[in-house]
Amino acid sequence: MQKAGLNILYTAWWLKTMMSKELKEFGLTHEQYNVLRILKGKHPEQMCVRDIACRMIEKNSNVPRIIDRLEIKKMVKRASSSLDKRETVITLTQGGITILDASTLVVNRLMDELVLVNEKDARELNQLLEKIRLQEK
Amino acid sequence: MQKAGLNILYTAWWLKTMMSKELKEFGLTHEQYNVLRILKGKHPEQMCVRDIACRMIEKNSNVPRIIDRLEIKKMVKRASSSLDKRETVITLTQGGITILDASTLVVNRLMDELVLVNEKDARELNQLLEKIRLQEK
DNA sequence: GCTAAATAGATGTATATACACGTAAAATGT
DNA sequence: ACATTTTACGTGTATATACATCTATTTAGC
Repeated sequence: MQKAGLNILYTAWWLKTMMSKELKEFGLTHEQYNVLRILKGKHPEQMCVRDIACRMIEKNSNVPRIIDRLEIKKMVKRASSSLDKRETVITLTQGGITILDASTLVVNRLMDELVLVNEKDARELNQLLEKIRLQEK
Repeated sequence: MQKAGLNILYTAWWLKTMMSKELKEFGLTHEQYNVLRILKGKHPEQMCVRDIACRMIEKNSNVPRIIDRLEIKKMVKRASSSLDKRETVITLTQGGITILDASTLVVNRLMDELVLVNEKDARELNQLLEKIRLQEK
């Protein structure tokens, strides 16, 4: 059914919009928030740009430029790697962690409120979505 | 479950990317294609910008600028309404219809291939997604 | 009828997406 | 060791998103 495709697109837009509204309060965009969360996952280890990029939901995001903006806001730091001079390693700053933690509370609460449904429904939904993406070629 | 939220976002990104790849062959972006489809729905009647905007999936799309690009490619025509001089009415051109029909064939085939699953699964998926969006406030 | 408010759409700005390309460093083949 | 290829990242461009603002109308209040 075509309707299912539209439904997925529309629900995703809606989720993203709701999240962005909450994040605005913290001066973050959706994608900036994603980068911070990815960095937090490895913290206090550093990550190179490529590692961040391949963990993004939107695989074509231009990570260097998202990092530009996070750097201006002093939420992350850039340094070139000594092991491989091509790499730029990124570290969360304390300020970044503080903002991230505060915004994560709000975002998680929102997600739980929205994508509520019960455990069984969630499992079913995940199965269906994964079944669709199995078509991946 | 948070996972369900991420799953929806990721699946939507994936669907959009697959569609965009097909549309590129016709020189269309995803959103330009959406505008053409909306216009086709009323054709040969005209539509004003506002009517198009409220039918878009991504509600914050900047429709006048998407129309700018379609106009350059001569797929639509702009004219100011005589009833309400504030309104700009948009019409599909024959060229627009030709491109749209050709691309729709390809897109529909893709959608059927991807969002395959069977009728029952599709109905279930739609129900779950709509259940989520019921949270809409 | 005239002023105030609302509406339609164009336009400007910051950020993001999609993708091409450039540069420097690293890895590989011989 | 040197030339070729690959990789990591930055940068440029076109388009889109999100949102604010401007202009020209139209509508509503009085």
